Order: sequence, then C-alpha cells, then structure tokens
Amino acid sequence: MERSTRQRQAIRSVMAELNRPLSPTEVLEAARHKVPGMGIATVYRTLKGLVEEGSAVPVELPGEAPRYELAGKKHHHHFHCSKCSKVFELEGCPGDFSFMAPSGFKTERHEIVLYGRCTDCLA
Amino acid sequence: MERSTRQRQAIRSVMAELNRPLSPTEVLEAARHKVPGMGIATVYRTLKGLVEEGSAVPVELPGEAPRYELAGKKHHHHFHCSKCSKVFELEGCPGDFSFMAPSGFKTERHEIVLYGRCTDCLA
DNA sequence: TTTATATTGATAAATCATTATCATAAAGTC
DNA sequence: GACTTTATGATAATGATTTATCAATATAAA
Repeated sequence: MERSTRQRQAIRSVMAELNRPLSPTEVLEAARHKVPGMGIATVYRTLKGLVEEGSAVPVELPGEAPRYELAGKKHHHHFHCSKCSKVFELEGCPGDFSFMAPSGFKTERHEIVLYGRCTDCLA
Repeated sequence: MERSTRQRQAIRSVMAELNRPLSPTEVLEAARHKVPGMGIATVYRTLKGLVEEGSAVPVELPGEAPRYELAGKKHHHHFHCSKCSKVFELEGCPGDFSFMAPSGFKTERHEIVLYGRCTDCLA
C-alpha cells in the first residue's frame, strides 16, 4: 500500500460512501463505476492491504464469505437483508450478554445479527 | 436413511451425548470411538440425511463451516470458545431485538454468538 | 522526461469444505 | 444361509473463494 492509485482511491471512497460492509464483489461492482476495467484481484489485494494497515476490518456473518467495512467505528452489529443480501450497520448495542453464558465460562465479546427485510426490499 | 447401521447409530448417539453443535470432523472423531475406521464421507452423508429428515439442524457461526446439532430444541444461541473452538449451547434468549433495526426495516429473526473461554479452557 | 519499481488485470493455481464415484461390505428379507 | 440392495470407505472430483504469477502499465522521485 505504498502508492496511491486510482483503483485504491476508488475502493476507499466506495467503502466510505456506501458505509456498510461490502463483499469483494460488491466493492468491485461499485468501484468499476469510478475505474472501469478494474479487476477482482486488485480488490482482494487492496482489501487485504487495508486490513493489514488497520483502516478496514473484516465482517464475518454466519454462512457468508467475509465482507469489509472501514475501521474506527464504535461497537456495533449488523442487519442482513434476506432478500437482497445486503448487510447494514446497526447503531448501538443492547449491552452485555455475559449473563447468558454458563457459570464457569468467561465471555469476552459477542456478536448479534438481525435478519429480515431492508427498506428497499419492503417497498 | 433407510437402514440402521452401526455408523449411523454411532453418529446419532454422539450428537445426543455431547449435546453441542459438532463439526463433521468432531462427529467423526467421537464416532470413531464407537466405530473405528469410520470414514468422513459417511459422516457427511449421515449429517445430510439427518438434516433432510428433520432430526438435525445446521448451526452456522461467523467465519466457520457449519456444525450440526439435534433438532427439536427451543430457541437458543451459542458460545464459541476462542481457545478450543468448541461451540456450546446457551439456554434462553434475552428477547426481541427488532428495536435495533433502522425504521423501515422488518426484523424477522436474530442470532447471538458469545465468544470467550469455556470452563475447561479456563482451568 | 527519464527511470526504477510498485501496481494492475487476466487468469492459473491453491485452498478448503463438501459431494460423487465405485468396488467392497453389511443390512435385512425370504 | 442365500440374496437383493443399501451403505461404507477411500479418494477423486467439484465448487467457491482467495491467492499467486507475470507481462504490461502507471506512479512518483530524480
């Protein structure tokens, strides 16, 4: 991630603009609007670089290949639309769930995923 | 799933005895204690059959290949030990999380996963 | 500009989980 | 026990995602 290329700029801006976890394919599709002809390998390479330098984080959802979002957001969870498969960021968190664990277990973190229909898919 | 074989009996009993979501590999290892020489293909075939007949369900966790647990349990969530990677069943559920979704979204279900150390790994 | 070299795009290769294949073995009926 | 057919185990094949390769191109410093 040494040089600033059109491709990398496009990928970064797409992630900032869409502001939701994106799959490599989603990144490619959106970034191609800015840089036609971009290849999927560039997306994978750039996402890997962004994660390594700490400016993006992988978002893993059950049964899904990883998506990526920009780093620096505070603790939050995600909504997965069962129609369009887009993933959206949710604000806030109900709190601590360590009470759910059996006694003797030490809970360090948690993940919550909501499933349903997003606004666009309900319309 | 027509015939009752030693392999199928072993797989069913292992799932009942361990009472937690098991990966095909975990099933194989445990079932081999009852039927030495069992092959992984038999595990995959049997798990698929159990799911099709409705007596087992896949358990998907973020970034993990599916595990399987016996069907018929009431709504619950899971704990994933970050040391031994075993997944445990949690009892109960804090409730409804649809308030977390943005207005205009329709929440249909949710998943909660706790991460930390299980009792054995803390000892 | 020229130049050194990092980056790109196309695609082959690698990974990993799961499924298909097939000869052999076992279940269960007669 | 003999027989018909399903099930098994070993392993090749598949599918999906991600990474490696490499010639051509673009970046940015001199």
